[in-house]
Amino acid sequence: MNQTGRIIQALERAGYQATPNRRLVAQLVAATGGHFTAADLLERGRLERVNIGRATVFRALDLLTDLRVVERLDLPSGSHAYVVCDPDEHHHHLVCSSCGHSEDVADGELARLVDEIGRRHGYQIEAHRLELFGLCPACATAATAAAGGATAATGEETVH
Amino acid sequence: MNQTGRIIQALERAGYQATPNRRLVAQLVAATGGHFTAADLLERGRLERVNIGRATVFRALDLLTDLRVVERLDLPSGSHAYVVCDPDEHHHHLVCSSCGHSEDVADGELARLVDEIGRRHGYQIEAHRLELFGLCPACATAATAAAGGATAATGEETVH
DNA sequence: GTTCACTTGATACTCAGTCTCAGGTGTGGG
DNA sequence: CCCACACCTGAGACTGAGTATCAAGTGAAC
Ligand SMILES: [Zn+2]
Ligand SMILES: [Zn+2]
Ligand SMILES: [Zn+2]
Ligand SMILES: [Zn+2]
Repeated sequence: MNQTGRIIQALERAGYQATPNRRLVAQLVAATGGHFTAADLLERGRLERVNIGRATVFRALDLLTDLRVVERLDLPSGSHAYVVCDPDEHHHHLVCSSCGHSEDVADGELARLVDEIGRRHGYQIEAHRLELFGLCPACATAATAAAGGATAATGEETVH
Repeated sequence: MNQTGRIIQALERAGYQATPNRRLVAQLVAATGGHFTAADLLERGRLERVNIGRATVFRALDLLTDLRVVERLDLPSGSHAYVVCDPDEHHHHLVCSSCGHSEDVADGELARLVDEIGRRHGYQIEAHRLELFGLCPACATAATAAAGGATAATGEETVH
């Protein structure tokens, strides 16, 4: 099943109607490469000439967030964005600071580390969030190529 | 040196004037137990009958953030808050979800873990953020006592 | 004391997100 | 099939955080 389908299924399983609007949001969400905002979805909807209210998009994203089908990130800039993710397993996100692409990262040893920190400080830890930012392989390659071109090659790809 | 002094010193070392307004913000920040917002500071300033503009508080907090004397958190609720912290060493924050008290947590093994994740995914990691939420020892004790009182004791502290 | 860069406050503005409420829609029971 | 009712939706008002602007204030340095 494709991602759109998985999102819709999650809605139905939780007892929500899979209305045309919500299907549309699911589709828009599934079509994003990386992180996105409510405004992004609205804009893309507008481009495709579909009519959907702002409040409806926010409501759908709230639902999907509750269902853990999307998650809200806090970017280094301080602004918020959503990413689509796997609802079935606790994990964190690795986000490309250039293209916005995001991938899930297994919690792995972090759980143990978090536990230990809680014990050491006497805190009863309820939740944690880990966010990682950096260049994805594609963007890193592109950046290296650009830098190399500017300093060692003909420079034909750099502004003069 | 007290915390207010340390904050002011950080400003001066970075070449900023330690104006009365900035000293006031330093004082208000240092006086907070846990996390706070710009609005909190403004409100407390107002109560103490000092006059300071909203924009000035935001500007001062931006400065202090740049100097790493305070850090912006993203609370589980999605809203932002600031915490005062140690500018000299990379670390993360452990925040009480009941009283808002916050403490610094050494990065420790996390750096290694982050490294490994980067390598595994082929990302060139530039930044990471870890935030931990839970009950501080005091609040955990209080919560336990309250629960015990409601179920096992006279119940004189619970609403009837 | 004059000067000039830095700082400030008032105010207008933007933008994300929420609220409200009247109207629409889908679903399940009869 | 149709009704009733819960659910869903859109428009638009509203909130609150943060930013932008700009004229006026202030402080350090010569
Ligand atoms: Zn990328
Ligand atoms: Zn985790
Ligand atoms: Zn506490
Ligand atoms: Zn770290």
